[in-house]
Amino acid sequence: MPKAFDPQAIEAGWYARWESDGLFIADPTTDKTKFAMCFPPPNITGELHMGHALQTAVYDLIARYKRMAGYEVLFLPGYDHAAIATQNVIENRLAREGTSKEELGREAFAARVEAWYEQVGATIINQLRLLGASMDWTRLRFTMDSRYYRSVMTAFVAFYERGWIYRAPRIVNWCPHDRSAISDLEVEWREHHDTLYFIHYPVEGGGEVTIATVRPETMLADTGVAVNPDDPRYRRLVGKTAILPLVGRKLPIVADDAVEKDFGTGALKVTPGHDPMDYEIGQRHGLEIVNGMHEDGSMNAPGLPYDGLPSLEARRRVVEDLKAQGLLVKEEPYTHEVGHCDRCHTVIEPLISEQWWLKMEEMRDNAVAASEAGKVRWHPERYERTYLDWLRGLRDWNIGRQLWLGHRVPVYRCDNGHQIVAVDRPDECTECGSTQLEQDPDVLDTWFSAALWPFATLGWPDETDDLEAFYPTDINCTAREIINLWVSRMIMTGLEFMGEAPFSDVVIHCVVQAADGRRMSKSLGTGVDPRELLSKYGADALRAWATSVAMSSQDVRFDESRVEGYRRFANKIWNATRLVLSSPGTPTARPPSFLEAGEHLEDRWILSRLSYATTAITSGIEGFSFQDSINAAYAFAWNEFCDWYLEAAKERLRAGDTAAQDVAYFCLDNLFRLLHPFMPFVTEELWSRLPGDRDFVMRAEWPDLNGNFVDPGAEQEFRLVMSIVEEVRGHRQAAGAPPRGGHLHLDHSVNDTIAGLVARLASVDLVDVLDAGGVPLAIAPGRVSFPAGTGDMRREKEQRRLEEDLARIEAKLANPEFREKAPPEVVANLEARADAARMALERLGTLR
RNA sequence: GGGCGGCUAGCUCAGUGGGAGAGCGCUUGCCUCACACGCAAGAGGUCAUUGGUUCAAACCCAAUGCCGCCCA
Repeated sequence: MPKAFDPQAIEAGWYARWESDGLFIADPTTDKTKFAMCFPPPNITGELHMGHALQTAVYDLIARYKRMAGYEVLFLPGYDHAAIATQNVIENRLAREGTSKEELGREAFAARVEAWYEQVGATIINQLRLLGASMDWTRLRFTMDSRYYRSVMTAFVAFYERGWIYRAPRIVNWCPHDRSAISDLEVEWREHHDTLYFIHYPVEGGGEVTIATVRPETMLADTGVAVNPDDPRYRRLVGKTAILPLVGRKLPIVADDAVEKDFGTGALKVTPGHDPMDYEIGQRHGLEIVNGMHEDGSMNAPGLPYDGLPSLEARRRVVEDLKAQGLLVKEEPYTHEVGHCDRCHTVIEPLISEQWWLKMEEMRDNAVAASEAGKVRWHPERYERTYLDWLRGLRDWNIGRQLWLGHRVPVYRCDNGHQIVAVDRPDECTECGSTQLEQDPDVLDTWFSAALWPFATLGWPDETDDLEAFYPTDINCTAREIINLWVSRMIMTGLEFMGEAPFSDVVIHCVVQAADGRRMSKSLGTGVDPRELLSKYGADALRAWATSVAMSSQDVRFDESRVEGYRRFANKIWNATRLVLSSPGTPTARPPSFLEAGEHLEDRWILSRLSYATTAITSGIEGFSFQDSINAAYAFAWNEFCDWYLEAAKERLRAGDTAAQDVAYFCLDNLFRLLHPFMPFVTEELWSRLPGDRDFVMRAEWPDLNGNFVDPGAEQEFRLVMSIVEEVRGHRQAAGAPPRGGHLHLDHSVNDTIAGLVARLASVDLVDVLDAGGVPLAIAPGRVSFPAGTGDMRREKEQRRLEEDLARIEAKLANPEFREKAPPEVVANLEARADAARMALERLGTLR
């Protein structure tokens, strides 16, 4: 067995063996209880990042744990076409090649997209494998594969037949770069430093009204002026008509509650074609709608010199012309939030556009009710409110996108103007038989297809075995920014089409930030490539770190040294195993329940600790606080098993003592099972090296010791051993004495077992009588001496610490209110501590 | 503008009312036949600030400051 653990040497081999033995494949026909998770499909935009690594580690730990705990587990992988994001990535590539999708045409562009899918899809799958994800690759799904496509079409038609899908013009968030509408959730707000312009609008019959705006160029599409009805400054103007400068259009002056009196001048230019609030005001007062902008973001002002100008250029010209006419009153610096496309970062323009809408009312109400009825549990709980607040304010969903990539809307029109909505493309018009059919050019919002993920992946709308066996699934784990985009929509469609919420538990993991607290992002240069970490530290270390931080209450800054720490941990258990395996003889590796209990204190102690660790690790996973599990496993393995048990039992192991071997192997066997979900590779490797006939730890049973080895007496005695050893070592160090040697005298009240263990672990010789010059121990009646000195420095310090401690405790105990009101066990505990401190001081011979 | 989270050791983070913790880093001593990816011993903290509740507050409440996120 090599001296150091080398992740690279074993990872690929084990993954291949798990896979070839079919360990990832779920069987829908077994009698076992089913447990299913559909992995959130990564966007097919490129490489996986740290967020994916963390998410995968969490999912996979749950999958592996549940398998070991006896469930039939389906862990279904896939990836998402991410229409707008992928189109942007491919378009950027085309731009670098000096071409564009328009130049290529739809067909050639589609071919590029196909090639991209193949290449990036393979990359994603490969990276998930490197992480050790135990996914059922036989069920791999892609949102654009033909079966999934059909599910999406079926859902569209079903909604349409319910009368929930309609087409209507509305103000939408328009991305001039993508030339598509996007949803509110895809708009990213950023602070802009702009100018607030104050402009005179002349009023018919004399006078003027001054409005304030940061977008003067949009005045070309103004169709009214609005003031607050309670604003005395403007009361006399209501009902009159203003004249739009530069254009000459007549603008009714209306009174509307929506106008803020305190903003600007209190008079608002109303541009119903370019602002959602103005649109509402326009609707209420019957104002005309002028669409002032083309789809590319340039101005639409027929007959005017600004027509076709980009908006910033138009703004410059408009401001210039207003100045020339003396209508520009003043300019002020102004800071406000401006929406950008979260994919291409272009400034979003509100635009009147005809779009496909999905009515959300009924689905929204059902989703709220399901959550309130506890059908979906959130971890941490507070995220339920995030979800409910968003749902309650939910309006109809714009499901159409004007992209070249995605699921085409299944709506066809014949040359006689009839409209057909069908899952499969019809050959002829159902009304007039015409064969001249044209499909609607829009595609569906990516989240429309993603919303169907938990059942479309299982075969819906077909009634498949998988759907029957594995729906509803159990857990969905994601980052909080996805709650509204995806989780809520899955819940809504799941309830609608399947009659049940798609999962019972939603787990929200934290976000990994760069070490300096900034967002991890490739463009900022702050990203960390998980593959680099995999090659430096191994998948187990990366996973252990990821699971240890995943449920942090706030986002975590990436700290590479912690990943490195888990690599050391892997090396530590590797070497512990090496030590135990070097024990001579033919180990029986039988469970130590057959041991004559009590023969060896260290055996009883470590089994008791193992029992506690097992409970802690299990309840950590069950309670979604994975850091508790990994911490418990780490502390048991390193600080108890390696640091104390192996040191105490080393000589017995070297001598081939079968009881020690049984205990050591039992601890390792259980430890590897308990750690397997967190560190699958190293545990599989080490487990396979243990004696006995072994299959895979991956399908070993999850440990449940039922508290069988819990032994408070052994714990107490061994704790005393550790304390005395630590005190002796402390004195040794303070005395500057060599690492071994020295004399220890312990009073006869300390039993021989304890004394023997202490002598061995502290490397001192027990003596019946100690020559002068020794120092008394505080923790037990005894004295220790070293050839090189006495360690009195330490004794003084220890004394000071005890005295301070005792003084603090006595002060509390002296308070009659404390004795009266505090629970008796708290009082008793403090009294015991005071006694212990007094006794220790007495042993030091310094009790005052 | 509304909401949420955070502020604990030099760094990254645990800690849900009664003895301040881990990993890394730092200091000192050790290549002790599992491991120097190691062993041992240490140093290091008015738990953001102020006020309140309580016999008792890192923890509960209120306010303030700073950092971050979500939504409008």
